[in-house]
Amino acid sequence: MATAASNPYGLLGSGSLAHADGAGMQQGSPFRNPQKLLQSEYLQGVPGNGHPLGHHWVTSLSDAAPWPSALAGGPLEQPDVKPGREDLQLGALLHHRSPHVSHHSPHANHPGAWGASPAHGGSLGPAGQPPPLGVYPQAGFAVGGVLEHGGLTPPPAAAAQQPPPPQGLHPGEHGELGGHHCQDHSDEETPTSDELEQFAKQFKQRRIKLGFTQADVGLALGTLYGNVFSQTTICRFEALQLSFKNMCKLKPLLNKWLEEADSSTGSPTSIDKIAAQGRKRKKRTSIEVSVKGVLETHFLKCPKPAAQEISSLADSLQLEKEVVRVWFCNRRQKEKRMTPPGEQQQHEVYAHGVKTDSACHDL
DNA sequence: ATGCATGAGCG
DNA sequence: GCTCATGCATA
Repeated sequence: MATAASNPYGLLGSGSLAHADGAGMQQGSPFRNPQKLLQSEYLQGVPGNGHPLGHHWVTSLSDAAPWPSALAGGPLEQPDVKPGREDLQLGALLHHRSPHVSHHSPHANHPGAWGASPAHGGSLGPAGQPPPLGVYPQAGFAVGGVLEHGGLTPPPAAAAQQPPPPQGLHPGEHGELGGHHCQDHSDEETPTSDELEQFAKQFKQRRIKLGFTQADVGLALGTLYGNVFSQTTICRFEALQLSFKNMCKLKPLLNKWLEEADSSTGSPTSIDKIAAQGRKRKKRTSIEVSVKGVLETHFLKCPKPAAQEISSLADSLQLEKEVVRVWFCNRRQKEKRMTPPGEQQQHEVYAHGVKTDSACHDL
């Protein structure tokens, strides 16, 4: 057929690569922020023990994740660049893209997703921050009670703040009264959320100006650096809809691409389409709005229902259990993303009720 | 741009 | 089982 649009799994291989070396370890507790993961990566490279940094802005968190903002170690993950392919960079870079370079819209963007506005002083105060963030579920959760619900940990109170992402923790905030370090490099070290946001914005504009589509970029990355990404991922990157860690991982790649792209404007093009075969994927289930509403309601009450609850829910909604389970997983993931869907504007955001992480039962 | 899905790694 | 990264398929 003419659908030259689906060739999935062949590329998956490369995609997985990123995984392999990028996301080694992840979960530990349901609430570690994405940032924490970053730390994990650091740990990997720190044989001995890990606390590469000794600078905790957060008093004494048990193991608060120090934000990378200024961390420096920088072993940021390196995409495995395969030597040998660097030759084709130029060619690969310029695929054939649509010649329609329209205007770029400098429209605003998201207001405050994560680190958008640093001007304040604390990250998120468990009680004192009605942040306009309007967008930070994560923080709400973490602080809400998930972290320390019990009583075993004498919560350092504010310390509870997991490093909310990038929200506002700039390195310069805590201990940096007079001297601040320069963490402004946009291409090395762990970027701050603010930098990421800016980069994403800039990236998008340039990409558009150069006439590339998100898909073009994704493909180019694969050709150039060995890691193919889909339009979806590029899109999410631009929209800051990835986890902080993920953003950090992709940034260098995209940055390189950007450099190549605008330094070689007007070069030859070489198209290389890789075709893959297919494997079958479950047909996407379309959940009715009304049903979604029900799920939403449940999610608010209990974002992490037990298997049995999922079952009964699925049963009452007449959905497969797996579908419901996945729905919750995706829902949780969405909540974790920095740019929550919906209100990106300053809204009144209250933390969700305090709920014990594993104690939601309401049936 | 986003919803539902897959799969790897961890517990 | 979950989280997390990622993407096909779709609105």
